Amino acid sequence: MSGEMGEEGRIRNAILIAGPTASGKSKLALELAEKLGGAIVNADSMQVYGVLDLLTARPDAHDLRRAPHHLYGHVPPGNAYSTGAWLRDVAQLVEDGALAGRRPIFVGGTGLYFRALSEGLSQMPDIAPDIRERWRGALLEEGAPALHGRLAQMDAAAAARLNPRDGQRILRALEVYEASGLSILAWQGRRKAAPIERASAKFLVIEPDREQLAIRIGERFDAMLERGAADEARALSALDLDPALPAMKAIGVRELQAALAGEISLAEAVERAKAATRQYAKRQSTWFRTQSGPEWKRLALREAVAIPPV
RNA sequence: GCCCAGGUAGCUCAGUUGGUAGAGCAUGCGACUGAAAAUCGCAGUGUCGGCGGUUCAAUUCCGUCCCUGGGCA
Repeated sequence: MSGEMGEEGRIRNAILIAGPTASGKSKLALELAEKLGGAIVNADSMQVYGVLDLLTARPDAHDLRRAPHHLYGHVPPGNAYSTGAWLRDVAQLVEDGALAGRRPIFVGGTGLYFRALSEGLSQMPDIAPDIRERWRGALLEEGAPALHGRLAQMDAAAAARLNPRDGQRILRALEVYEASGLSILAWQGRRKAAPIERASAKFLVIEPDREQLAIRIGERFDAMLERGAADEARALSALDLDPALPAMKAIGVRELQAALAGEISLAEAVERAKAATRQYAKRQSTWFRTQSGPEWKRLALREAVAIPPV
């Protein structure tokens, strides 16, 4: 029965493994998958994109052979993926029976994906591409405070909750309002059912010591470079994508591209990429510490965990 | 050895017509409902190169020494 939908259509006996980047999540997932007969499902917003094998520290060919892996690198970097799209992909996996007979192990570093998985995501209207593009253009031209002012005219309650400089959230509120005529707050009030059955799930979050993690981050980036991360950045450049696309924002991409273009030295690029990774890890740690509930079991770096088979 | 330009926050630098200083980045803390490796908020930091002098007061002016670049020999 493990990995199959419960009576209410929820994923049962799931194992969720969260934690900051470079904390050894993937390794833990693999060990558990081998021990328990698991199927690993990616819960990381960047590891979904193709091309970025090294820069997103995606499991390599050897790892992929040790257990079934899903939702890794399945999105072309020219596409803009989203939390909602990921949730639909998870549902599709279940529908296709990809997890049947296996313990589902969700692993990744994107807190919002775990929230969507365990608490559900509010239903939201589809946004027509032209609406989205128009507001994005407006943000670039007018700046966030101006759009915040326009949102205040249309949806004062939503505007009041947003910082006037938080362009991305202002944009979201604007497009939802225009597409549906309803405040984003109204949509957010309607919570969908969570895809997983919480009662049978195990929640694990790795909380490494920050200094130790910083060392691991540095070493890992050096290793990525040795294996050809710069070539990956070059390959992404060759696709000539819109720099605003999510895949272009993967840590290390912009830095290495700047080095390849001769704008900064490689050493400078490496330093910036490592710093950006440390900052990202801090944001992740804060999220997991403050946004996840008591059901999450907190693990130190490299702490062994025992999960009974189902 | 001489000349010139510098030595101010972890880094790059601004500044103070003399009243003990500030940006960006880094760092620390936080927020987070379909771009979340995103987006955004808050915060701290300094013997202003050393030692003397002038002055009520020197990081600022003067002297000297040290250090770093560049030039001349």
